[in-house]
This record gives sequence, C-alpha cells and structure tokens, in this order.
Amino acid sequence: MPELPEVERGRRLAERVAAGRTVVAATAADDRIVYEGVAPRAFARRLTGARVLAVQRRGKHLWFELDRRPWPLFHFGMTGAFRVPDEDPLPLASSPKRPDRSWPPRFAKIRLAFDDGGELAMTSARRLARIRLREDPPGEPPIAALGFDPLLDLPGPAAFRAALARRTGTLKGVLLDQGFAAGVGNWIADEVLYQARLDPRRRAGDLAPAEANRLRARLRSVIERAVAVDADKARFPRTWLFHRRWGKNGDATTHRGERIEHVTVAGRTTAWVPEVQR
DNA sequence: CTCAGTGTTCAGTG
DNA sequence: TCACTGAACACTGA
Repeated sequence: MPELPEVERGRRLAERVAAGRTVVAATAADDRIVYEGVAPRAFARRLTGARVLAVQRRGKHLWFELDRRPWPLFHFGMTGAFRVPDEDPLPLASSPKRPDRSWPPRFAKIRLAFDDGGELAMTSARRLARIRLREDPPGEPPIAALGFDPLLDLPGPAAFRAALARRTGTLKGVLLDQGFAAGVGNWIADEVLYQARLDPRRRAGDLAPAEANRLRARLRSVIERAVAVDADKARFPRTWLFHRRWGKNGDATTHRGERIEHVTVAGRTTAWVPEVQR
C-alpha cells in the first residue's frame, strides 16, 4: 500500500495503537531480505521493553521515536502495510477479493504486543519492504537523501520552479525521484500530470512558469485530498484518472470520455491522456 | 504458464 | 561527477 497517502495512513494507525505504550513482546519473522543490516532476533530484542513516544513519516519511510536508541525504520515497498487485529487492510488498486482478517496476518514480518493489550504487525507479501535500525533516522540515509515531502515541506512556487529548472529528465522521472519529491509514486505522478495537463515525457527544465506552478498546485492538492480521505480509494474524487487508469485493452477513457493511453516513461507504466496533456 | 506490478537499487552509459 | 535508463530483486495474483 505504498505511496505517501497510504504510508501516512499507516503512520496514523501505528500512532493510534503504539504511541505512549511499551512493547512487551516482539516477534520477528526469519527473513534476511526484509531485515536490512540487522538480524530479525536482534531487532526484536531492541524493541522489547521500549516505550513508543511517537510515529513519524517522511516520504514513504516511517519510524518510531522510542525512549532509547536506536529507532526502528520501516519502508513498505510495493505491498507492505501495518495491520491491527479486527481491522480490514486497505485494498490494493482494484482488488476484487474479500479482505483477509486472519491474525497474525499472512506475510507478517514483525508483530508487536503492547502493555495495554494492543497489537501491531507489519506485512510484506513480496518481500520488497525493508525494516532497519538507525540511531537518528532523519539525520541518516535513506531519509537524509530524500527531497521535500509535499505534505510536510512543499517549497513555495519560486523555489519549486527553480528546483524543476535544474532537472533535465522527464517530468515523470523527476516526480518519481525520491530525492526530488519524497513520497510520490506511480499513481500519484500520473494523477498530478493529468490534472496539471502536462505530457509526462516533457523535460522538467523546459516548463514555462505557469506550467510549473500548475504542477506544484496539483502535487499539493492531489496528495492533500488523498490524505484527507485516509488513502481510501473509494473516496477519491470521481473525476480522478486513478479510477480509470487500469481499463482493459486500450478502451479506457476518462470521466469525460477522453482516451487513456499507456506508455513506458522512466521505466514505469504510465497512464496519460494525450488529448489534454501537452 | 506467463507477466505485470502503488518500489528501490545498482551497473552501465552519456 | 552528475544524471538518466533499464535490469534485477522476489513473489503474488490475474
């Protein structure tokens, strides 16, 4: 479930069940891929007995502030999520199957039990998620290498235009670069470019000031709206490209009937509407 | 059976 | 050195 709004949803969920509580038990799956730079058992030992002060997010990264260091750092990868008992997981793109409420959830990589009886798990079906430890998460890689977070510190129009002007790659590629805008992923990039009426293959440095301003405004509004509805796809506005981008074999259209095309830009499948994006 | 995928990283290239 | 591109990673579900 992993672009900025989905990760922010995870942050809020984790804060709800973990903040102010003490970890009384940690169960780590024996997975040498998801755990990076720390053995699963060592990770579990570091958390056990620690009190969670807050849960923070930057871009697609989440971390816990504990009453002792190091702190745990989480990245959901393509399919990771935080889960709590008796609550449905956020469905992926357009998943027709019923939600899985089993506990512990399938593909759980860490399970935490708290002193008030609450529980939190992190899942990763495809093992592209990462769990790490850092002394000072915001001050070290990978978080220190991130660009601005559109929700936390979006630059003003002038600074945004200047940052764009320095880039030579395609708009799609620049938006996906976490060193430019942290938290933007494939669907957000496509949605923002569609609403800003910009061709994803355009060179970032070539935009006119008014075009760059449109890009910035939509970057903010799309993310703010998605976060406001807690990343619940069913509550995204009907006019969004999001709902229609996966239409079958080339017959997909926008809510206004314009044809949606798919091309590969910056190595990613890109849905766009040639009729409105220039 | 094949293949795409809401992501990141790294090797190769210009 | 910077910056971009494409392949690799690992595995599920369509």
